[in-house]
Amino acid sequence: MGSSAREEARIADALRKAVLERKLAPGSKLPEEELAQIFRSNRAKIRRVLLSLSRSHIVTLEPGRGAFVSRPSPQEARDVLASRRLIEVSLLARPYRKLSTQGVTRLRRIMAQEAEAHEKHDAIAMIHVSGQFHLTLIEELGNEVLKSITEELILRMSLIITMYERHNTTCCLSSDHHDLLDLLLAEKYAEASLLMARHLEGIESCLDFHRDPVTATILSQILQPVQG
Amino acid sequence: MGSSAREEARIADALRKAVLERKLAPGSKLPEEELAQIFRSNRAKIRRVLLSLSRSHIVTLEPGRGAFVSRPSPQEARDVLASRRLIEVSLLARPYRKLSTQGVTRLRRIMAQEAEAHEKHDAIAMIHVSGQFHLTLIEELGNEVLKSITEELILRMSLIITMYERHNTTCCLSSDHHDLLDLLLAEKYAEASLLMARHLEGIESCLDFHRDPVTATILSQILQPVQG
DNA sequence: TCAACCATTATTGTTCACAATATCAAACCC
DNA sequence: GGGTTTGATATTGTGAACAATAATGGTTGA
Repeated sequence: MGSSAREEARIADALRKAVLERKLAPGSKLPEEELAQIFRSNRAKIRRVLLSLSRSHIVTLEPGRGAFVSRPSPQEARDVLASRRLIEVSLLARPYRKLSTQGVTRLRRIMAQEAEAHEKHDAIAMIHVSGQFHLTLIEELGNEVLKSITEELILRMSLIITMYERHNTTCCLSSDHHDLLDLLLAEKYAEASLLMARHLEGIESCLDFHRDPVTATILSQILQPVQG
Repeated sequence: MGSSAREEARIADALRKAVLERKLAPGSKLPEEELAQIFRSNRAKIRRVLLSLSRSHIVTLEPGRGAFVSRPSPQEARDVLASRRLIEVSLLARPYRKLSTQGVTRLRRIMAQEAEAHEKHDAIAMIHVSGQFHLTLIEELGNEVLKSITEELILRMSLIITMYERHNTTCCLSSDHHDLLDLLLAEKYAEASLLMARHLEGIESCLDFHRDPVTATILSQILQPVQG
């Protein structure tokens, strides 16, 4: 049964996906037994997955009480934001290498998907695809380690946005991505870096840390459609 | 038994410490039963610790074969190095805030310990204290998230240095730390950033990725003195 | 009516035994 | 003699039962 790692990865991915898509609200309880049923698995595996996710700050384990979707504090939120800005802005200012032609192709394809999602008003797809754009950029200009670090930060940002997003605002400007690619192709890195800074600041300005923290904890029934 | 988390933290710290001090060579096998005996614990807890450490790339879990101290590839090594450089150099160039007076105090104290360790030719203390200097700097000028990211990168670098260190070289120049603090106090961030870049490049230049990879895997008996 | 207390229930934490798998060594065949 | 197979041994993986703990709801008393 060497596929157990595969099964755990599947469960972890499903949970991560649910967080990314903001289906799992911060604070939601994640009962082991219930998750085991949902994923047709057993408690032991669920337990490993939860431990794993807790190491990436997606889940918080409270001894004796169980696992909960993390509720990042305003301070943690600011730190995650700032860290992501540091990494992405600095990398664009002095990328490790130029964009490869295949990289450009991948970025263009992602941008096309972005346009399509925008067209259909598919907010969930927008989130996914927008994240993919940033990650591909880092992978192209940076390296795997930075990519996995940023991957985690993006996931944490998803929780942050769910908790602190100001009402009646849209956070992601896909037009920026277009301009970003143009600047990179022209090798205008200083300008690209500046645009990225503004882009991420734009997200930050959508947050309100004084918001009423009554983010209702959604029952994990939400998860059932994720995995039959 | 709410102290189980505490016990696991203790074990994980001991293992991390052993890696940091280069007592545990990359590739060493970490048998669950043996670790359980060494730490007067049981397999279940050891297992959790190993899973946890594997998430921070210190340990590699091979399904069906067990846990091993990770052997970072040359590519991974380069990526870790580059990532750390990106974070620390960029942060010094544009720190989030100025050094606090207590921060300066802490840094000076660390530097004193560094001098002392240098005096005594205590290589292990040097490693610890040097790491503490960098982490404190990040904590002061940056934030907690960046600190924990860097903490992990430093640990990975410990493995990298063990594997790829060129013979007959010393990797860490503590004199740089002194100059660094002076520049920061003078708020000459551009110069401080440059010095940090050179400092980290200095470490990199001590590495030889073509070295014979015969890093012997030390038996984990090494660990016994760590925890009676 | 409210608060504190206690019993009940549900959930998490731990342990153990067993199954599956890999490792090692000796025997075997080519 | 070298390489392969096969069996014995050790280690990891899995599942289930049990213990410990926290949440729940109802009762009692002021």
